[in-house]
Amino acid sequence: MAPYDHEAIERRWQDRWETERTFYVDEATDKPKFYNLQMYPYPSGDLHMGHLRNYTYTDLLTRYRTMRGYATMAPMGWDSFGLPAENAAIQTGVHPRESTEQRIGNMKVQLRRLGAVYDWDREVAAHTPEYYRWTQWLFLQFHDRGLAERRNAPVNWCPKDQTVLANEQVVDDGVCERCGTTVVKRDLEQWFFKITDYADRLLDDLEQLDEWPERVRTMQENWIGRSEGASFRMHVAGREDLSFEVYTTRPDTSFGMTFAVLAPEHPLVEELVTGTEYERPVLSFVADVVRESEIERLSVDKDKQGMFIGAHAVNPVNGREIPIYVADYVLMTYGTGAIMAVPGQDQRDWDFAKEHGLDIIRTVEPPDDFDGEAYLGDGPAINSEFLDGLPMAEAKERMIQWLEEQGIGERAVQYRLRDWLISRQRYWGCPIPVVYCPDDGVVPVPEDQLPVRLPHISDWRPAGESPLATVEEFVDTECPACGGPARRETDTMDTFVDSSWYFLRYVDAHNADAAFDRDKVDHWMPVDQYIGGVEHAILHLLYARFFTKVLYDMDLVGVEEPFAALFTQGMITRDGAKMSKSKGNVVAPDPYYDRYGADATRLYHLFMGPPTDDAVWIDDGVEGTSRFINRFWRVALETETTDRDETDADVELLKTAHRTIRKVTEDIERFSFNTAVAALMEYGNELRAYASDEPRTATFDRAVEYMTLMLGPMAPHVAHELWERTGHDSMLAQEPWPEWDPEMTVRERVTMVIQVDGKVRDRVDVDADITDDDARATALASERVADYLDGGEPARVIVRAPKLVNVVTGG
RNA sequence: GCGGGCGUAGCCGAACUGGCAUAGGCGCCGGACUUAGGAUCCGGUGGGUUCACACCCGAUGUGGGUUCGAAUCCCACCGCCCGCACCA
Repeated sequence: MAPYDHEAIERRWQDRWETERTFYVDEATDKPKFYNLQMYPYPSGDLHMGHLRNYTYTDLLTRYRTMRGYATMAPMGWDSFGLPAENAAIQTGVHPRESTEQRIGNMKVQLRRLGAVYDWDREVAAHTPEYYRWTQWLFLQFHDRGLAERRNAPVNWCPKDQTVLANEQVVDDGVCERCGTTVVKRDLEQWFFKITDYADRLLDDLEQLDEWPERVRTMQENWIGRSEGASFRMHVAGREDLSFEVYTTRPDTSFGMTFAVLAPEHPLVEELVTGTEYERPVLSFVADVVRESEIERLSVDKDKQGMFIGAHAVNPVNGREIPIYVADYVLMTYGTGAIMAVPGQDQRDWDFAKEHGLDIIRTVEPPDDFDGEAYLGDGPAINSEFLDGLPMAEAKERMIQWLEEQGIGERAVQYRLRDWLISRQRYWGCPIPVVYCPDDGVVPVPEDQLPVRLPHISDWRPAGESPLATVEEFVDTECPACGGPARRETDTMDTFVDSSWYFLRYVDAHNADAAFDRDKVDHWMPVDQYIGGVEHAILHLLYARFFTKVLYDMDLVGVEEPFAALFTQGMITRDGAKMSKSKGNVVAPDPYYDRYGADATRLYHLFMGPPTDDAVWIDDGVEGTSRFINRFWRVALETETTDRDETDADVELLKTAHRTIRKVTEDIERFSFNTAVAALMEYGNELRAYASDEPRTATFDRAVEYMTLMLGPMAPHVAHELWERTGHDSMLAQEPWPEWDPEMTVRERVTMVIQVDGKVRDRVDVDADITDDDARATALASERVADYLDGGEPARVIVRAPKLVNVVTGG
């Protein structure tokens, strides 16, 4: 018998799949399509075990769907723009393009060694002009539709390095990751995508995504953060010309308003204090708060700081005059930047009221046993004139109506979601295709001038502005409108823009005339299965959904949701932390490939635990899956087939095979790969037990075939090899995934459990179709039951034929 | 604070609809084959009684409840993880 030489076998099959283009999908087939997508990776260099889990799952599905007769498209590409390559360049002097392309080459080799197969004809890389040309084109489409907008916004600024920092570069307590200086906010003109225009649709359509994890949908829901209430205008007492708008989710509590609070950045603050005795202290306070880092400012534990600004506002519901404060706990970026404060029903207002000796009026009756401070629960309205006695929801409705009738305010909706700031003051990204002209202002680059190429530079050290700003031949250009001298935009786009549409490029990866062809999009979209890490549950998935909706509105794609089904796999941890290069706890796959082979390594990734859960890497785990493969190799090849008559053992073996096929198929369909592998191991044990005491028959050969096929998606090299060695043609011809025969999965005899008072006292072998009466009689006939009854009559007998009978003594 | 999840052997885990708890694997122990084994194979692996067959008992974070019957459902508590977090 040939020994199992995993190294030679794996190399041979990897060569064949590539040269025969086995998994390059044929579009001109009448097979149903299956778009199997994994989140395209950032080319970080070497793959480690933490990455392999994802690739193993995706590859399993590619192969499984192919075996099930689908035209399966499994593309691969690279999220190849981004900060790490640029930071490495700053340190090593190697150009990001060079290091990135080298890493891509490296990762392709490693994917191949895992036996992961893709349709490489569709490969895309975000940093290539062929790709980012269309990223730029999409930017222009967004711009045309008013969805890309230039606004002033604060950026993270390191005063020491004189540079803008990305959020990821602001670490711990708001300090620069390089020099440790406290980061400050600085205003810059920057580009935004108006994702908030789509907030409602992004929220509402989550409901359709019933093949997404509940958890991810909830996270997106919270992130969008829709809240409903009312907004109304409040006048400054004695100043008919001055007023401000407030937003509240609890208009029903308006009679409990005892003060109002403006955000420090609120324009009215300066206006109200100018020329008064409050001017100096208030403006000094405001300056202090604004200088604080965002992290400090938004810290919940911090005491609320604020002060009276010397003016009063009129509560429109009862005409009462209340003091106006400025305080750090009110944010200019949410709602209107001003609130009505109702300490009786809001804990933050309560804390502030206590601190400053302000009145507290309850407008909802708390329950008798309530001993907290602000009461947020439901209850009858009190101290609220026409609302008194109404429960919260009704009072809220009534007050909104009243505000609208009086023309004071209106129903209002607010979102936590903010517009997407896409400008990055960085080199290694997609240039924003815009020109600034002294005469024509902001001028988009015409489509026929795309791509705006990223110039090759050799000095990308940050120097107070985007590195591109130092490249004169890039910056100095002509205005596309008037032909006069103009300057190019020197910021690049957030890499999340690149990844918001790559799955559309895959369907038509080499189109030089369009981002993608509508017919091809219609053919392949939506993605049937998307697989990736849960760390992308919010941003990437939300942005990709947003893009798809915009493109749908532009009639460029025919679906509103890009990903029909989503699977998020857990992380691999080691020493209590996520496996990652920066944590220094990575395990390289190569020694495992060398010693056990890719198949055993893959099987262990599938087996180590529920795919959604985090899993601890255990070095010895691969031992088990390696033994399993070795044993099956021997069982499959070791003996000659005889033409002995079939026996009961053969029938039983075949039935076990069919039950295993059912279990493995169902487990794969529900992403329970660990139990699918366990079922195969169990089945392997059965095969060995059989082979050790029976000469093999045609039935046994069939049983081996089933195992080989089921291993096809999981341990593909050894499966293909055995398939060939046992005298078959290509494993992927036709639709080779085995079907189970329902009749063969039926058990004729089963073990019936007999309990006395809920404890198992006996087990009997019975016909699977035993009647309740017979089951009851069988149980009562048991000697063991008789012992426990001790001559008495059972009080009750519960029969669940054929599995169980429970005899209740009642004693 | 709000939202979501989890807790089963020495370890990873299985148990789908309330019905034999602990499948499968790792590790460990013993044995076989061997010059040798970190290869392979066989057996064992909660506790107790027993030469053995077998029998008994305990156990799913803790306490209570529902039920003939609970890892599973309900209540309270303890512990851990994830997301959001002064969002009005």
